[in-house]
Amino acid sequence: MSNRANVTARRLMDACETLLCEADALEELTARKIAVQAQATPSAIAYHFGSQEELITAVAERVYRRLNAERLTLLQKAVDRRAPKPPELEEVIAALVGPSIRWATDPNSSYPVLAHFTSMAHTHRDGASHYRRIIEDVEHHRVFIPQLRRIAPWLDDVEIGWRMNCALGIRSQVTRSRHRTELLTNYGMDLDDADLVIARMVDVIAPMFRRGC
Amino acid sequence: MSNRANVTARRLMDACETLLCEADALEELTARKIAVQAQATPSAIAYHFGSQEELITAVAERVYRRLNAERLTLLQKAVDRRAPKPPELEEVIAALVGPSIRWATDPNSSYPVLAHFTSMAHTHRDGASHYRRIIEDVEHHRVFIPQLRRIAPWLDDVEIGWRMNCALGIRSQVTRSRHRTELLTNYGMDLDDADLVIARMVDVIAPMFRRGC
DNA sequence: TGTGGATTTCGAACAGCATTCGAAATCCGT
DNA sequence: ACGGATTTCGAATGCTGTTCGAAATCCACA
Repeated sequence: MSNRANVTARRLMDACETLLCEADALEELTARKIAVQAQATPSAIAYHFGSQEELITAVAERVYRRLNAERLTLLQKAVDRRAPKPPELEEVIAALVGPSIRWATDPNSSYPVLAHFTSMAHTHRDGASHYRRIIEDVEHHRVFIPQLRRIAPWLDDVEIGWRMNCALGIRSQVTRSRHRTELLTNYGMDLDDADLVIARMVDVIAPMFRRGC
Repeated sequence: MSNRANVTARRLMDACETLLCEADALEELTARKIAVQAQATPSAIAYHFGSQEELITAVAERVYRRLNAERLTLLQKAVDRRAPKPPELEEVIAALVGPSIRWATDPNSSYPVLAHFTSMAHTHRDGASHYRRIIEDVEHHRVFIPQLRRIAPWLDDVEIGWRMNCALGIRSQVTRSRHRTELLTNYGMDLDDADLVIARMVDVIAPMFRRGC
């Protein structure tokens, strides 16, 4: 693999990411449009990635890694701040949901890539299920479990995991069903105010990990 | 519109529903397959529904109505049981999430239709957004709000709506991200046991509507 | 600096898709 | 039994992602 290959592959990924961010729906993204934007031909996609699907997967993985890193950094900060005591529950939850909320409200972020990617995984069937591995990537979420156990030692791993799963559900509801959220709250919350939304989410999620609820 | 038209249109809808339930991914569903299954031609879809998209939308709406009816029946029962006192919080929540959970675990239900439909709404762009109206259908969820307000009168409509939105997020997480749920709980919960899952969800959601949490 | 093999790019061709449209067939009130 | 409206059909259209062999480019080595 020479130098030229790398630059084309990256150009294709950049073009794909840009178009994914601009697109309202996945069907707007065609191999030919990606190729034009990247100053290449559709064949280049097949050559470098095997298929358009795998190109999108690669792009999503790249974006996903950035988001994960942000989450883990926040978690680490929360842990360090109180070490050796357990971290603040509120901070851990904010680390879990904050980056997604912030990305989703930031018009310049690449969050649409992830939104489109998850929907692609549901429409396109892939036996090997490349993306299942990414969408349902639970590995990097696991690091939250031991910290939450320190905070709520009376809950076992299953209980912690179940509550985290619920928290993730709330997270994706707010990020992916924005309009529904607006309607249900009667437009009474400013969903563009990320900090406010995060605080509200913490209000709801934190009690799950407190005693006596 | 004669009699023949009705039977063909319904045959197309039935075929579409059947195939949607059997399909693992939306891309497996083609206009030709629907036509064959319904003993018709692809043109019939365009004639009766305008497009394949609108056919799927019609089918989804039909299924969605059945699910909604089930929800509302359960809510009514919960209300009647305690009338004129406010209904039991647990029963209201079970009415909100129960039917979806039960459908999602029942292999003979038409739940896959709804799963595929929501993903279609994200991939296909439609200016008029026929399906937004269905997916984000919040109207029939609104009837839960006054009941929840009776149970938690110290919460205003915005607070109630926000918590309901969170509950819906948990609901769709469990129904749509089954594998992720399995992984996070370390396979420690029997997700095929609908009643158990519903009870666990009530455990998590109910405190949102209780004082002092 | 020139050459040969590997790497990368390209463009034409292919199969599949949803949809369109005019003609044929069918229905149904008269 | 007729005739207008409704419904069905089949071929054609333009789009899609992908394939493939040939052309072009690169790069190590002489």
